[in-house]
Amino acid sequence: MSPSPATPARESRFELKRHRLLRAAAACFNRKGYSGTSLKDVANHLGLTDAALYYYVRNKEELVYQCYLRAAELGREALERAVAEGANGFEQAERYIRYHVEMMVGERGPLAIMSEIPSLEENHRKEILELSRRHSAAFEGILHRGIEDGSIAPCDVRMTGNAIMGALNWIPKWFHGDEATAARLIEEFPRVLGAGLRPAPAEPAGDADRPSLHRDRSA
Amino acid sequence: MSPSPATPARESRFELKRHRLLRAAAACFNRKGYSGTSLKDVANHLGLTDAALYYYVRNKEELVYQCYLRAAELGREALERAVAEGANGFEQAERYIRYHVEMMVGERGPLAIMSEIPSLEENHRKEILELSRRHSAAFEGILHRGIEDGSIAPCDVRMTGNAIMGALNWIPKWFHGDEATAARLIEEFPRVLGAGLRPAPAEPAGDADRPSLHRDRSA
DNA sequence: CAGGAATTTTAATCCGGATTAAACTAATCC
DNA sequence: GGATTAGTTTAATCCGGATTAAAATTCCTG
Repeated sequence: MSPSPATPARESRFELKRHRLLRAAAACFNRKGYSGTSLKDVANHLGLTDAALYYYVRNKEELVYQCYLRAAELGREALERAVAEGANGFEQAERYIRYHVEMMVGERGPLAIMSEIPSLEENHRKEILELSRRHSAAFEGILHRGIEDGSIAPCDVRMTGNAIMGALNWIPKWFHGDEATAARLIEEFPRVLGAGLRPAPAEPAGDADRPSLHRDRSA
Repeated sequence: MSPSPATPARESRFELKRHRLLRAAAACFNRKGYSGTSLKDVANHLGLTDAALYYYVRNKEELVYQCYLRAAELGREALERAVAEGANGFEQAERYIRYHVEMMVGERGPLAIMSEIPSLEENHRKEILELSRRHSAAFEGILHRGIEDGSIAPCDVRMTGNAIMGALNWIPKWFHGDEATAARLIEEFPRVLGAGLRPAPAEPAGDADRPSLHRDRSA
């Protein structure tokens, strides 16, 4: 089942094709929905026959699982890079947004939207859910950090995190690979979503519009 | 096929049950994904048998279509109310966000995530896509208005709209009806997403961090 | 070039959930 | 109460895409 270790290439021929398969599958799932894409669709995109896919994955469920695993991995990568490079909470959050967007619209994309987690096989589902949870928690951690260091306004980090991650996760629904849009995305998403995090600048007088100060209410 | 017009109730027994069906279906689709929910699942939620659903919809495709139609309708309702009540672009946008969230977490919810538009039958797909397009366009219109009246910072309205709508559309993925979370959602989403729209307050000195002013680049 | 492993195809089979038809029960009307 | 319509169930059938097995082809490797 695993490729011969004698193969010279750094990433074996097998792994290369397997990745191509995952990217093609992700593109199909995002474009046509899960139920709307047959293995034949995915295979045809690669110039193959449906049956050939079974050389790379046990079945359709595993294909989806692998797509999600890959998405989780790339998401984690973006987040870790952001944490490593950002000087404070806000910068880390903004960078995460940018890196994640860049990942999705770049050559390593697309990342599959996780629309079908519930129909994964028990163990796969648990694993993906756990990864998602950790990812969310890590992002919320960034927000916390930002609140503490003053670079982010006090807020409900859980909800704020959900809002930002939602905006990101939805991208594959409407973005389908055109270069010009990719550029606008990379420019605008970090800006708009980041702006929502910034603490209000010290104001000379009270703002009658804001009924109360929003404290950090997260669990 | 249509209910007898002689029925006394304002909304006939049939329409009532049909709406219950759509809400149950939306809940199932959101929770378990499209492929993961069988008609039996939906029917059981209503104390019915799968075959009974065919009294209300022609088939599963139409069930999905009706769910999406309903989601589109409620979305439009939120938007129209926001436009009617908001005094300027920003207020309209903020209200739209609030009303939409309230709709999703309220008794009239949940709204089905539109994950399977591509597998709708030709005409249904076209109709839903058209409604979505109009909805997006209308929201972008609000953003334009806000930019013009100065209540919203110049931005790429298409991308900004996508970011906000994405955050909203993703809600059903993680929100599953608990009251406390609903309250946090209603409080926090309009705030965070709205904050991203606000123009920077007039600053005494230039901000070295921003390489250029962002003009309205939308098509 | 021979031989074996890697990869793909052809040609079935399989199967679960969608769908249908007919019968059955519940409500409503006169 | 009997008739008619509304709503539901039972018990099939149906069907398309997933899956499998075996054969064919391609790719290395010595």
